[in-house]
Amino acid sequence: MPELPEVETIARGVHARVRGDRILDVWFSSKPQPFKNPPALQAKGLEGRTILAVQRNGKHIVVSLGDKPPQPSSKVSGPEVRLPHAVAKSQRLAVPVAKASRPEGRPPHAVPVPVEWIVHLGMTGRLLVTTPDAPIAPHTHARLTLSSGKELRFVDPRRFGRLELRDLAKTGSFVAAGAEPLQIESEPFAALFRGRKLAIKAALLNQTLLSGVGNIYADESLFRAGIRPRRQAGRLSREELERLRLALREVLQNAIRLGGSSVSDYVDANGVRGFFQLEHRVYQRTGEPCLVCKTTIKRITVAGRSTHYCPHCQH
DNA sequence: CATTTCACCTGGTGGC
DNA sequence: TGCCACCAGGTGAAAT
Repeated sequence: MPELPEVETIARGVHARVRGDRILDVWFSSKPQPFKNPPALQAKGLEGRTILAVQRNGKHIVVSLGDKPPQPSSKVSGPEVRLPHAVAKSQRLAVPVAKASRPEGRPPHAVPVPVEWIVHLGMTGRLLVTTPDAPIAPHTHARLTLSSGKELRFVDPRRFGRLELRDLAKTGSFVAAGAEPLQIESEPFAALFRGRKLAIKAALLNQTLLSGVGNIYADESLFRAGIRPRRQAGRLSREELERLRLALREVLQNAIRLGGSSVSDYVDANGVRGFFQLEHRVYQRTGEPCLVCKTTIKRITVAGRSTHYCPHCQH
């Protein structure tokens, strides 16, 4: 379901509502599908931590978590760390992350954090902030009880989504493989496609080249750039590639402003639909007239995905 | 190595 | 109403 603008919208919404919250309790479903490392391990790693920030990286949601306070009820422990100190420390740490103005993209974390919880929504995943008494939607796979009384829930009918807890001492901070489409400059963008024989649409969907572009925004940016989806990536002129880069940036920025595209059931962290589907010019408009030239929009298959374009406007 | 295809899942829609 | 084929925002493993 969600591409860069939808994931950005969700990450911003979750960040605004749970930043600074402590995770008191974690419940996971017994389905193995969405868990990249064992759910018991993830639950143990999450419980007790403070949420410092929620950010998008490619199509991934990165939840940065602070240190755990010492367990009060465990065995007799040394007096090294007292609870008030630990609380004060993590709250102090939360400030620079929270205050750092974060437009789009991937700023490095302001402070090192011990673990990150990575949420990938797959095709049908949702990340929702609710009250505890909100009805549990079918296919709810995770419920995090928070100290403010809210719940953070992960719902995913098809289970293509993934949840992963990363220990930063072992793995380092999560960084998506591909370049950020909103940040990349002209020359590095052109270099991504040089010498490549695959269709430009397939290249746009390849997350190791660019991270965050999916089926909707690939089609919409190619239409706005006037480029046919089956053109060989390596044969596009420098001018065409620059048009594509700017069209892609424009379309993603506008989609973020409108809260993403709700094609069927996408909603943000508050359960609110987006509006960019009203701006789609080719995606899922097969058989309808082009909004520019009235030519009938065609549907073909590229890279195994349904692909929509205007035969007159795109060359 | 680069590229393509397919399986992974559930649910909705439209035809018969 | 039921059954079936087909479609869906993604992605990584297997095949070519």
